[in-house]
Amino acid sequence: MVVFAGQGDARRSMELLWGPPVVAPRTGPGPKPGLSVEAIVAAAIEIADAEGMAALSMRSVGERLGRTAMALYTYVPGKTELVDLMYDRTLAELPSSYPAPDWRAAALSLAGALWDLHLRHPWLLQVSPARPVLGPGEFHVQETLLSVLAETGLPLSRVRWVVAALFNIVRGSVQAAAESRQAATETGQSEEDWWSARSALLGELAPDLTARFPTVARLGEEGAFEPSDEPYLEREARLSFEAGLELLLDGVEAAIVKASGPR
Amino acid sequence: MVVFAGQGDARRSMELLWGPPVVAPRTGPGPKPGLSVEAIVAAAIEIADAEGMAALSMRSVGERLGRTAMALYTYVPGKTELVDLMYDRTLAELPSSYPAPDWRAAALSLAGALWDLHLRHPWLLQVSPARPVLGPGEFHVQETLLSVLAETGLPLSRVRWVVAALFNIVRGSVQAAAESRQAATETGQSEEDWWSARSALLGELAPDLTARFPTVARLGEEGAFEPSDEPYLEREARLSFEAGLELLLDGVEAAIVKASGPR
DNA sequence: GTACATTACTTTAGGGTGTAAGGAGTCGGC
DNA sequence: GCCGACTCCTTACACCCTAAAGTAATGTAC
Repeated sequence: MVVFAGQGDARRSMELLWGPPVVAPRTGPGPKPGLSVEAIVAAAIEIADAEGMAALSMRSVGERLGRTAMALYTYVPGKTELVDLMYDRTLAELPSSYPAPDWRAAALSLAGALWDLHLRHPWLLQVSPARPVLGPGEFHVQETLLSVLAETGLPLSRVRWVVAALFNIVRGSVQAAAESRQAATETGQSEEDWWSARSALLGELAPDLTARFPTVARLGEEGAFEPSDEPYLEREARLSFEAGLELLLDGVEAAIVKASGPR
Repeated sequence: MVVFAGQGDARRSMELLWGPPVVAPRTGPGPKPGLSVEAIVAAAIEIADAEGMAALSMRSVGERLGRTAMALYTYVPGKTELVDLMYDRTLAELPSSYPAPDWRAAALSLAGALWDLHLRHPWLLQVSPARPVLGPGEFHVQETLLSVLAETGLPLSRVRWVVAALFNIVRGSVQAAAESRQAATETGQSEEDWWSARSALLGELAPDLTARFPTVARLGEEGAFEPSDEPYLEREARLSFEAGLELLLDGVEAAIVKASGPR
């Protein structure tokens, strides 16, 4: 279900995101509203956090609030808009200040916060960041990322690309960690079991693996499978995050040196 | 619908991915199979390419092949497995050789090919890369990425992180481009119209925008909105891709210098 | 104090989805 | 010629989003 908001809904959508201009306490005939947009969004986020995006339906949200699914349509135009609201409200959780001795430490700390945010709300990764929601939360994240990385002294027109790359690296690497957790809690099967079963199958069904993919095989022999308390895939994801980030920041440093002239 | 393959299906799933050990021409009673796994996967890919992942249903695939939805279940255990097959078969499209004067040129060319692949099959981005499918296509991509970047001379245990970061940057940036295309073809509304409508709404509903998000606002004033033939968001995405990649590769170069000792 | 407009919420219904169960029809081997 | 295996279909169920219409509650106006 990929829906692109049409012209007509755009206004309503934006009003919900940015809140009513005045919080008028609604006077007039009719029963008092028993729900609110915020309550609905909060309930939806709770469901998605606890049971994943697959369990999020208008019915499940309504049920959690003691209503039917259709009751929600009084407050929210449809599920698409509800998800947009969930996304934007959640992004607003990101702290905005990252005091640190230098830009690099601040960037690391910010990236870590972004990572944590996504692990807390793994369903964020299933909401596409490409269709811009243009809500306050999204602006807040952009503002924070931009202002922290503006400390590099690079022109803003270049900082924006750094921001984009950092965002992509965080999202990409945290995805593995998030799904690893979800899979573990949902299937109950330990990751080690899963992995050993799979590699047994691989060895049986694709005996020429090392010949066809020598470099992958070499990597498998070399470094992998050191025991650790942390779940394997999750550790893998975290390491990938840290290493990718360091590489990127090294690239930024190189750009700074190049920009300030070859001394 | 996020389903994690259980223990029982794992074998069947892997057999489909890696193909039958022998391509026995099936002797025995019963009608000749009118379909095949490959035909089903191909039809599914065509639908996803043309109409997006939302249009992909067992019914639609069956219809394209002149069958009902249930007929597919003779060949494929379920939709989850079908999507896994689509994903893996599509990844196998990636060319495997990238002759170039140096590793950097090869990496750029490879990343470009990966970008093109995703743009040709935008639904790839809706298939999570976190749950490893462990099919030949996935191994092929890993092998190609690893072997191209092994040219840097860095130890394989570090190259793997470069691979991961590069993959994330490509996927993250191509997502915007892909959705921009899809939105344009689906809604018929030009991107400019969409954008101007939205910014009008923004100005009306959030008049304090520049005060609340000064850095974003400064960026908006500075560089944006240069006219171009290419659609705005798509160009944006491509630039973000190229810039992010350059940053990353600069980081890799720095790592090489550091590893080879400070001369 | 009563009629009415307005609103919250429910029920009903329609068109989608994935897939379990069981019934045709078709073919190879005996 | 028939049996058993196999493909494919019909039916059915449980879920999904949401349009439309009905019901109950509330405040305002006369």
